[in-house]
Amino acid sequence: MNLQDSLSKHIKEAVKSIYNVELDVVEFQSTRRDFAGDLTVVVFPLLKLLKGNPVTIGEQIGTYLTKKIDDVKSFNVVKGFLNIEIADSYYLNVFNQIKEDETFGFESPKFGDKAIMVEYSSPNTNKPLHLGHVRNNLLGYSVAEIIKASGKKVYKTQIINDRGIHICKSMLAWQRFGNHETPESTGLKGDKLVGNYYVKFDQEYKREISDLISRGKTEEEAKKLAPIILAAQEMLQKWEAGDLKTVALWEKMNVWVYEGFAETYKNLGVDFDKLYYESQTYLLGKEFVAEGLRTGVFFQKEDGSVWCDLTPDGLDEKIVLRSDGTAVYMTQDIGTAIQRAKDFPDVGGMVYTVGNEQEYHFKVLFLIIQKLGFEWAKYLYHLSYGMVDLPSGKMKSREGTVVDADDLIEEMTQTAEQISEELGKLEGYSKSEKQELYKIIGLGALKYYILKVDPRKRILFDPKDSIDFQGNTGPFIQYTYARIQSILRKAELKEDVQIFSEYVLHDKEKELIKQILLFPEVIQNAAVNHSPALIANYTYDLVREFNSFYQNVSILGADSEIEMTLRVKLSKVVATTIKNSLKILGIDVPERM
RNA sequence: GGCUCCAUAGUUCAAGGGAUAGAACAAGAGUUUCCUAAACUCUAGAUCCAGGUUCGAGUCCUGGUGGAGCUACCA
Repeated sequence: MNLQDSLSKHIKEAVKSIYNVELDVVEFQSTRRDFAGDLTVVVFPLLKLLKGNPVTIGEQIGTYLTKKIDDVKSFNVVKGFLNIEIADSYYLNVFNQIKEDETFGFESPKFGDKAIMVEYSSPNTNKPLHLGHVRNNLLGYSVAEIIKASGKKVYKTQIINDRGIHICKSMLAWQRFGNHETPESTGLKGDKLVGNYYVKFDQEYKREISDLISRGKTEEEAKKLAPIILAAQEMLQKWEAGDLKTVALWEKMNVWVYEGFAETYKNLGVDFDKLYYESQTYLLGKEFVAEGLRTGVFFQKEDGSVWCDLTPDGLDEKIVLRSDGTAVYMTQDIGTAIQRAKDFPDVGGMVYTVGNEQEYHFKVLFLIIQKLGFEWAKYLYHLSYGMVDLPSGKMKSREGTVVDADDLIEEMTQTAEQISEELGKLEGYSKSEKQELYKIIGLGALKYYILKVDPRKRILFDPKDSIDFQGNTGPFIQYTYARIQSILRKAELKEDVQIFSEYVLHDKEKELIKQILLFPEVIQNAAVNHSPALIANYTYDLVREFNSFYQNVSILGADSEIEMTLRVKLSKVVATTIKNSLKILGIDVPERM
């Protein structure tokens, strides 16, 4: 039984014996730094059940605990706060247990047999990935890893939006203006090449529109009548009809794009267990609409379109099938979700990493799936995140005002190099070793910068000065890890000294142990809240704690053998925790920097 | 118009209804015979406004103000 459970049990006993009242739960929080003690019980909530003065109650419980539990050294009551001080021997014992555990806190025992499917990325295939995708990828990947660490099986997936008018636009522009360029002939990444033609399409489209307007059409008419958009629509129809030439072109260009994406994913360090393609799923869902129509979940209007009435749930009516019988976005999403549940029978919940502009869509989707009677519908979650803004305003891919993912990664790597060079670190390393390190640092900065922010909030991303290598940043944390590695290289520990029960902990040592012991709970919290930011910020706290420890106490030159052993081991556990923590954020850690 | 989200030091971020709202950057002042100074220590600085619920509100509720998003037989 762990200490909190034991405390909780005894507090209940105390209250039972003194007041004859049964308590359901007792909640603890760690004691604020400026007060003596380790764990705090807030007495105020108990006042509803027990009549009396909070200070007296606190003192009675405290006295009882001190008598019954050896690990409780003493207590104090400030106003309604019962601060419990835990004996050093308790921390030393726990530390002894975890000090060789490479996965402490980050590998919960598996519970339940239900897996979670996490969808993220899901790009369109007509243009390269940009900064918005980067946030999506980092969040999705990290949340998947967090859920995994919390003890659940996870499938990472994405649906690649490989069909539709957008890719036809690129295809058409390539046919018209492309002179049969290929990634090989141009040296461009495939997704970049295809993206360029998407921009070219839009330029041509705009030119035709203004042309038509100058000849007397309204803007609305012009948008519909421009020859190039008509051609794109025709191409889409050909694709849907299975026209061989069109499909061949589509396949050729998609392959280019996939190769480009693969490179970006590799650089970002994200991966997937299962891919879905919209071209294979866009027809799904209709059968469930038909089914829902029979069971009364949906209704049909006179023109033949099918709707779901969500007004009883405070939402609107939502279309699920067009009057011509074709599917809409919602239809596909219903079909795809159900397909996934079929493909992976152990999946008991799904997480969709999609921008917050689609909140309404997912609210409706989840509600409809619930109405269709799937029991896993309760465990659908929209991991919604805010936009990434630039100082110059909103990103628009058509206008080319985006930050390209590959360029960004490259830029970050170069910034890392520049700063490292200025500091004159890394003398005597080979060029490739240095390059590797710059990438770890640059990407660490980027990933940490994005993940430390609450997903719901918008990020204002200034590529120039928003990335800092000091303070609450990835490189700061990486640096701390590297320094600990240096200690470990230099430490010459004799035999493992299995002490420690007589040892009196230094304040800084105790704080560090307390920080480390928090992590199992942090992981569980982060998994429940789908929040990498929680982990990032706790890790940063640990690092600051360590840095202060490092500067203020001597490690290798400690006063006694036992002190040094403890401090070196403690450093090692901190390093392990940092490494595990960054790992689930998708951030690598350098041995030296 | 309706609905949803956001608002905390000059700036970027924290704070499971709990104690004196934490950090970092920027500003100012210190610390290198010693384990990596990309560090540490100290100083100054904030909850958009008005009500309410509560022993206790940055957090919950109501109403404002400001910003963003959604409100398609597009995806």
